[in-house]
Amino acid sequence: MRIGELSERTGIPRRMLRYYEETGMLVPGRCENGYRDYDEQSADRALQIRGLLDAGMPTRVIKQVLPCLKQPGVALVFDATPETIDILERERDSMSERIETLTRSRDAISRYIDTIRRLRMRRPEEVSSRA
Amino acid sequence: MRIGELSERTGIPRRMLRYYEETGMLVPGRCENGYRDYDEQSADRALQIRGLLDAGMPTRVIKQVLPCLKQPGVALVFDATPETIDILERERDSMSERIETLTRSRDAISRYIDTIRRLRMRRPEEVSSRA
DNA sequence: TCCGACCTTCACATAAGTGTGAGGGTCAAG
DNA sequence: CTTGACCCTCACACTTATGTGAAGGTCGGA
Repeated sequence: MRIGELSERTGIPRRMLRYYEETGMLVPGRCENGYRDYDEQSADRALQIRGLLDAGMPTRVIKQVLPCLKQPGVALVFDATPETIDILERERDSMSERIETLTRSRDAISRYIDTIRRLRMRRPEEVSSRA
Repeated sequence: MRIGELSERTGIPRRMLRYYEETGMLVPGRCENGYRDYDEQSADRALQIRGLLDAGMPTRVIKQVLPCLKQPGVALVFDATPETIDILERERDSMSERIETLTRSRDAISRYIDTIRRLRMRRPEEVSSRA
């Protein structure tokens, strides 16, 4: 498929898809006329990239990490040098930290929202109620 | 405590602590002579900010979200307009998405590492073993 | 008193991710 | 053959989070 369709399917702007190619994260094939030609998997892959970027992971790291994420057929293990494994382990750990931080904060927000909700139900007159 | 001590305790550069103030995320008191004066809680708060920034949350949002995170005494509920709650809910949901994406990716990386490890143990001769 | 280790503000610089648009090619449908 | 909807590359601009350094104030100890 061409870039426009992928963009529509994923909601990711064309500009960004080109950027993903520029950084080597998602490199499509090319048609005769020079148009980018994305395969079916590209949609998943693009969304994965989007999610990781949103989670603060830099493109450089995403490029390192992406090969692990296309699970079907781990035939690509051959290029795993000890350093690569080190990098992956460090990245896994830093991701765990992020997950913990995010989870703690999210849960705190949830509790906060619940508290407000409960207060509002019990003493509506004390709360701005122009909902 | 002054900025230097907070910086040492948290590992966050002075420059960034000043930036946190500039953006309203962490505003210290001031001594007579103009020096910033941070209280004890500031260390936790600064680390929280750091974690959320690393997780890709923009300062604008962190500022919104931080009040929920100092749990002891939810006496600050008064300034929670319906819009604020909306924002918080959206933020909570987007954090959940991030957590899911990160978790999926991290688990995939873990599996990948495990696979490599297992292969290396069983057929050491096929693997570059200059460890 | 003066030095060194702090602190201040201001400002310029950079990298990453993203927006926007110019100038131009491709191609199918009218 | 022209028009419209795609696509291309290139390039400039913006924001956010950061680094770095200049010019100068504060203050405790030799």
